[in-house]
Amino acid sequence: MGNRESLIAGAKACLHDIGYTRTTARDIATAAGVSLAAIGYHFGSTRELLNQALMEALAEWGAELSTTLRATDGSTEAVWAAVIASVRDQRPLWTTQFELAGQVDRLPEIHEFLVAGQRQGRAELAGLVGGGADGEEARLLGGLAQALLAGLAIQWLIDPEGALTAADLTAALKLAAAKAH
Amino acid sequence: MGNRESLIAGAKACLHDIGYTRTTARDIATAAGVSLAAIGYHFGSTRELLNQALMEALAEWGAELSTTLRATDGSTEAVWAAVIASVRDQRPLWTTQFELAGQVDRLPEIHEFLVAGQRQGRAELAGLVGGGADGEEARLLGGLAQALLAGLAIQWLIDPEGALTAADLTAALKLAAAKAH
DNA sequence: CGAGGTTTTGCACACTTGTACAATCCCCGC
DNA sequence: GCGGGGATTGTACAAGTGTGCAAAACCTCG
Repeated sequence: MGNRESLIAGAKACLHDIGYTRTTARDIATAAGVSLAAIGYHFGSTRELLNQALMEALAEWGAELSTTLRATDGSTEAVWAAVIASVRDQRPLWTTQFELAGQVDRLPEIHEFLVAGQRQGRAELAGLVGGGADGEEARLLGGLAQALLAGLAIQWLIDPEGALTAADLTAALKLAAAKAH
Repeated sequence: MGNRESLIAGAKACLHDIGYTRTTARDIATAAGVSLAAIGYHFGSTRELLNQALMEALAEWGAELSTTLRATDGSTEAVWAAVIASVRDQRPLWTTQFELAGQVDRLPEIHEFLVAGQRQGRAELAGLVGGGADGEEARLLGGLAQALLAGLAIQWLIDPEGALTAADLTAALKLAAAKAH
C-alpha cells in the first residue's frame, strides 16, 4: 500500500476517532504511519485529503446502510430497527454526520456534498417505504422517513435510555394516525 | 456592564458567528471588547466560559421556542410551521445544536447537558401534542414529535429547497396513517 | 487624600497547527 | 551498475493557541 492509500486510510481512521473538525495533519500522518510532508505532496493540503477521505467514508457508510435497509422485510418496524442497529454499530460515522451538519454554513465545500447525500438518501427511502406510490406520494413519504431517521439517530446518540425503540416508533405512528381522525 | 457580563455576551455572539468548537479565546475577548486575560480571571478557562455562555444561550433559545410553539393553535401543522420559522430565524443556534450533537462522545461535560435538554424538550412536546393522553401515550407522541422536529430542522438547514413544508409533513403523516391500515 | 482590595491588562511562555523546502531515498529502464 | 525522476521525509517557519504572571488601573472606605 503506497503512502497515498495509507493517508486515505489514516484519515478515515481519524474521522472515526477524532471527527472532522478536530483532526490535524499530524493526527492523520501518525495514524497512517507516514511522514507529515506526504500530505502536502499527495493532496496539496490537509483539508483536501480530509474531504476526499470523508466522501469515501460516507459513501461506504451510505451503501452499507442502504443494503442493510433493503435486507429487511420492508415492514416499517424492521426498517427502524435496522436504523437503530446502524447507529449502535456505526456510531462514529453518525456523529460525524451531525458534526458536518453543524458546520454547514461554515464549510461551503461540505454543504453541497451534504445536499447531494440528503437528496440521494431521500430518494432511496422513498423507494423503500413508498411502495408503489406515485411521485408526489413517494416524495412525501421519503421526506417523512428521512426526518424520522435523522431524529431517531440523534435520540440514540444522545440519550439511548430515553430514545424511542422501533416498536415505540411504530406504536407512536399509529397513535398519531388515530389522533388525526 | 462589567467585564464578566461582556465576556458572556461576547461568547454568545461567538457561538452564533463561529460556533462552539471553533471559537477561540481571542475571538471572545475581541467580541467582548475586553482583554484576553479577563477570561482567565473571571472564568478560569476559555472552556468554562464557553460552556456557561452555551447553557445560557440554549436555555434562552429553548424558552423562546417553547413559547412560540405554545402560541400556536395547537394543530400539528401550525406547530411544524413554527418550528420551520424558528430554523429560519434562529439558524445559528440550530446549527450549534447539531454541532454539539456531533461532539457528544468527545465532550463529556456537554453530553449530560444535551441529555437534560433532550428530556426536557420531549416532555414539553409531549404536553403540547399529547393532548389529554396518559403517560405512555404522551411519551410516545412526545418522542415522535421530537424526532420529527430534529429531522425537519436538519432538512431545512442543509437543503431548504427540498425540505418538507409544514403542509407536506401533515400530508405525509396522513399518508403514512393510511398505509398503516 | 491614601491605603487595601478587587479588576483589568500587556505581555510572554510553551505548545500546536499547516505548509514549504531541500535533501534523501527508491525503483525502473538502460 | 547507474542515472534519473518520482516518492518520501526531516526540518524549519510563521501564524495561532490557551494560560499564567506581574504591573497597572480602579474603586471603596477610612
